[in-house]
Amino acid sequence: MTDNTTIINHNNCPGQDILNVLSTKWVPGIFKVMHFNNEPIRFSELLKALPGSNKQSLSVALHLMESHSLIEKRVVREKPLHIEYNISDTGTYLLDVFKTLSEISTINKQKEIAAV
Amino acid sequence: MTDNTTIINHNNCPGQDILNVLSTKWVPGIFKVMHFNNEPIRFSELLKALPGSNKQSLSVALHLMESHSLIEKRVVREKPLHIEYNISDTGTYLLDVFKTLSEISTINKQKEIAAV
DNA sequence: ATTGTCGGTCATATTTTTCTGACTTATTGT
DNA sequence: ACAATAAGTCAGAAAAATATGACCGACAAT
Repeated sequence: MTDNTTIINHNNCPGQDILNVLSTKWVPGIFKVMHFNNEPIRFSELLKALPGSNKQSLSVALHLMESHSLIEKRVVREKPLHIEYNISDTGTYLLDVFKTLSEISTINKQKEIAAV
Repeated sequence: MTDNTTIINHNNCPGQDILNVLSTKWVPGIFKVMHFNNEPIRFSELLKALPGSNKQSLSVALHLMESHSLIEKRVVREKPLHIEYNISDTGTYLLDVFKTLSEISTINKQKEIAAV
């Protein structure tokens, strides 16, 4: 089995591993969809919710997120057997990161406006 | 077929631009070196401080960081004419992000240990 | 028994990012 | 004058990330 959940840490920074996960394509999008969805979501729903995405990349992204405990995967052995994903407590913690990042982009935009 | 789960597609992430900068190779390393250096640093010093890096990639990284106001570039017209790079106020703000990210990785490591 | 859906995997292609090595311009030291 | 250093740029090569399309196993419905 090929291990696609290992990304090389080039800078020896403690936060680098999570940063690499966050910067994987579709991960912020998955995060956002899950956050606003507010309930467990299924693979096919994510696929539909993220136009332009594809199974393979979503699969890689979800495995990465899961292996870093940012989301939880649950096999629901019920009526229609299916699989649910949701944001973990650790993942919820990341909302602060997104918040800070968007604050920075707001600061930068204000500076651009002031410069004109 | 019954699509009762309404998923709002907020694909436009406000923090994405900065996230892309942060996830550029060598950017976290540059950040780290600058942070611990505590004084303006020069291109050639960064190159030495980041083994495995190269001029081209550092140049790209620095331009990205500068264009997003994370660092400041200054041409020093003195004795030996040279160029200095500094973390900006905005850049300093990012330290919180790294802090949060490293906290998450600490949480994950503790979970791994607990699982053994 | 066949068809269809869900949640994927696999091999391969394409795209994007990063690296290498040659070259440049300006200044400084001998 | 000549070589050396600093701070890069440029084109092309190599590596890494992402996408495509075929396929698969479990289950459900016709």
